[in-house]
Amino acid sequence: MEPTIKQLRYLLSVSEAGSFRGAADRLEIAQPTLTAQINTLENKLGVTLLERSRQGAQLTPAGRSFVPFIETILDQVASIRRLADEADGSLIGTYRLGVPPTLGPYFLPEVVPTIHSSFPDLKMFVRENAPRDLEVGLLHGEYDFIVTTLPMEIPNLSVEPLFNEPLVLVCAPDHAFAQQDEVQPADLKGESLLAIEEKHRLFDLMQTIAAQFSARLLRDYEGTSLDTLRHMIGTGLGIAFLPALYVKSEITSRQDVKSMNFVGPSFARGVVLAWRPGSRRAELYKKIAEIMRAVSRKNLSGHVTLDMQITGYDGGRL
Amino acid sequence: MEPTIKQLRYLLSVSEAGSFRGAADRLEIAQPTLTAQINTLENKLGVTLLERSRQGAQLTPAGRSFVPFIETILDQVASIRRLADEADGSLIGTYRLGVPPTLGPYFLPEVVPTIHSSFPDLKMFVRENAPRDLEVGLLHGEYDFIVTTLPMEIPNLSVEPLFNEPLVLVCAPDHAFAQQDEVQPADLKGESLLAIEEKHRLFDLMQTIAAQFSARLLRDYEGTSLDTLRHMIGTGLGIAFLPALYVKSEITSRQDVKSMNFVGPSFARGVVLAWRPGSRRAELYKKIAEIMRAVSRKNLSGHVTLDMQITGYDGGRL
DNA sequence: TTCTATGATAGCTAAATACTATCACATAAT
DNA sequence: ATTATGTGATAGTATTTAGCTATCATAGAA
Repeated sequence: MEPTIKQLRYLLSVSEAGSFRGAADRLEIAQPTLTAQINTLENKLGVTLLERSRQGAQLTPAGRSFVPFIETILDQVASIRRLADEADGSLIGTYRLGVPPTLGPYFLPEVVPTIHSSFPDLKMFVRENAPRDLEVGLLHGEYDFIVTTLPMEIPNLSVEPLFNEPLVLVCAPDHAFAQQDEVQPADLKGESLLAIEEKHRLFDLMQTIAAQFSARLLRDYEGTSLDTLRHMIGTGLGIAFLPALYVKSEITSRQDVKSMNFVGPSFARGVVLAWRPGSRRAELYKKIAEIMRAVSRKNLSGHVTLDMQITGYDGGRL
Repeated sequence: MEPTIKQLRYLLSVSEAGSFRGAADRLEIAQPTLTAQINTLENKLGVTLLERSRQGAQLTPAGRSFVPFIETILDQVASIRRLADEADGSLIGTYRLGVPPTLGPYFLPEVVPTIHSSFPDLKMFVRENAPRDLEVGLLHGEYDFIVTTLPMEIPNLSVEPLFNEPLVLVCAPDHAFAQQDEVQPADLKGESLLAIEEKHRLFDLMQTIAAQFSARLLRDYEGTSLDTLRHMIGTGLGIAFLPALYVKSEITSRQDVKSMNFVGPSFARGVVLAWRPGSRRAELYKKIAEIMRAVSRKNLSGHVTLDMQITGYDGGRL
């Protein structure tokens, strides 16, 4: 029992034309059709909207009250039509990208300019979250695609591999390690090892490293962010293995912390681009992943490796 | 090929419910109906609006772009519904009243308060125009009802008589007439008689008076308004017969012009309320006319007379 | 008096909207 | 591994709506 857009348009057309026949001509419908539709609209609203005479028709005072609403509706409908027309062959809408805070700020600035060059019309809205929250959010429609780390917890998402990002040993300048050219695995035994909060998947890797080399994982001093970890390292609370892109961006140029050449097995986290299997934009996301790999290969080859293959959501486990 | 309000409402409902079945339940329609309507909407716009999966559905980035427009449309539709509901049994809308500038400002202030007491919900928008333009405009829908003077030029309008408004002789204080207690018709012979612009029906009456008493109608000094006439009278350019309500309002309390007791035949213009015969508000206008007569009888009886009967658009010719 | 223009009504058809029944598929529960 | 449950989609059908033509009643113009 609500009006239709056609009925509203018909009413305004009668008002403008000054008669049913004149309006019917403009609308390219038969005059009895117009009469019927206006009558139906008046019945739906329970208000007489037009005053009819042999000289034609015009809006009643009540009818005029509806005009601003009707004009707004028709204007918004025209906007929808225009937007739909513009959408043809273009990337309409704002795409929501989720990234881990331990990676996004140190990686996206490297690749976003190239993505924008390739897709000038693409609008992205970036939001950070822990990897498992990213994956759950992707599933629930909070993101359109995400950069996340392996191993993923949500199965059956579509995945494109990006790179492996090693972890780099970092200590204070006055730490014993800092006077050495390199650090041996045996050197880690008994060392205090700092780690990020447990909700970050990176924590798992840091815990694995601590266990493997019998270092003491300090649980009372978990960093809420990589920067917080850096500050704690600098004050001599302990040492830590930090992601290579973070080290490149925030450690290398500093005096209060030092990255070390750890001579031992390499630990790295796999980084992938993921989206929902049902997404109609799979090709777009694949292309974005290609760009991310290409830029990483060109600009970040000393910091990440790109030789991994993904065969399932468990893929990439080191 | 444009969207319907129902389809737009269906789309938002799926977005909010997170699934077709959930939305169908809320909308109280069958799920296949919803699926079909969304598919039709997507075909009309040529844009994929929803991403479907077994976990449910959510808007695509493109789909999200349409949401502000759709929300505005649905909000305006709700406003139309509310306005329609409020219209039940009330005087919805703004009624446009047309009045002659030689009468409206001196008459409406007398009656509008009483009209508002009787119809608190009535909104009137008053606009001035020359009588023949008022009548043409009424026919063309520019006014809903008008106060106009006789004789009317447009036939077959619905008319309610208000009153007869005499013309009163006015001259400068230093005019010879001002020293007399009364002015005889013979005194007018050869006198310079000022008149308002020809487009006002009042001009016709002023011309008739000049002819009947052999006064000289000054055509080079036509006043564009009654106030302009008053100024010219005050500077001694000539004398004039002015409407009684104007004289009451603007002459009686002044020192620079004087109204005279003209001992001769009375000249008056008939004043009526008119509206289109097809108007659905005839009863309202009749009641307004009754109020205007009652207020005139009570407050203006020394200035206008109310004994006239209208039998046609020529009625009231004196 | 006749012609022309107005809005309204009647009867009919095509298109749109809505239904039920059922399908294919994927995930959860057993 | 099997069964149950939930998802969106399809097929066939019924109902409603929108549109048509033909014609009406009425009023004003010619």
